[in-house]
Amino acid sequence: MGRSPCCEKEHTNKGAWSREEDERLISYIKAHGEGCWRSLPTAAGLQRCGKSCRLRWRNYLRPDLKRGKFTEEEDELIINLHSLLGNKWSLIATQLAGRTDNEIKNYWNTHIKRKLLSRGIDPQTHRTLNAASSFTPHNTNNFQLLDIQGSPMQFLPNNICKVSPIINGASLSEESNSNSSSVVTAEEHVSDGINLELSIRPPSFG
DNA sequence: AAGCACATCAACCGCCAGGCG
DNA sequence: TCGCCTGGCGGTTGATGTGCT
Repeated sequence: MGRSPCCEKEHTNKGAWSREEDERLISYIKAHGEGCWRSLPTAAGLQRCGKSCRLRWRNYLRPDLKRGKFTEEEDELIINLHSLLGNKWSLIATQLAGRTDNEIKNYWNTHIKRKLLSRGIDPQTHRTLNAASSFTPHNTNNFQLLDIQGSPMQFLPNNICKVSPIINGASLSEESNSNSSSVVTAEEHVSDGINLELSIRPPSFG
């Protein structure tokens, strides 16, 4: 007795999506919105499971996707965010407008890992390979911690704070929509084994 | 030109968390 | 409170493309 399948596998297509399938999915979502992914394939006349439809839409068909090569700034942003968040690809993706978690994950595994290794940096720990004990986060000066209103550094209840990366001196959250912020907890960092010895300190009140 | 190795990335799988009855 | 259902996530796979010999 295993898990119940997410859909009737014997009646669903797998593998690459055809142009016709893409068009069906796009036109359905344009007309009805995303709604319930489980029932969407039947309603849209697709022989795919809901998960597959969701993935296809989120990663490739959404109109707001950027596609194309990652810029050097995006590279550095991903590295910085990864040093803070670890393999939280969906969180990282919220900071890169038009990029998907899957795209960033692939890019990390194929490009950035090698890039960091060539710099002598361990991609997982972000520590220098020959001096594992000395943690030196990348470009810490490119980050500031903002509260939910965007004010510099204010700890919230339960040690929650908002991490907002900065590119060329401008907060990214100014350029992107309200979904661009991410919330992380100090506890999450510790559980991920990420050293929190960043230049982060609560503001001195009074 | 053919064969091989490596790189890339779309898609799948299984697990988990949250919502809801 | 419990169990089911669904959406979402991260890890992994495999098909395809590209470069090298």
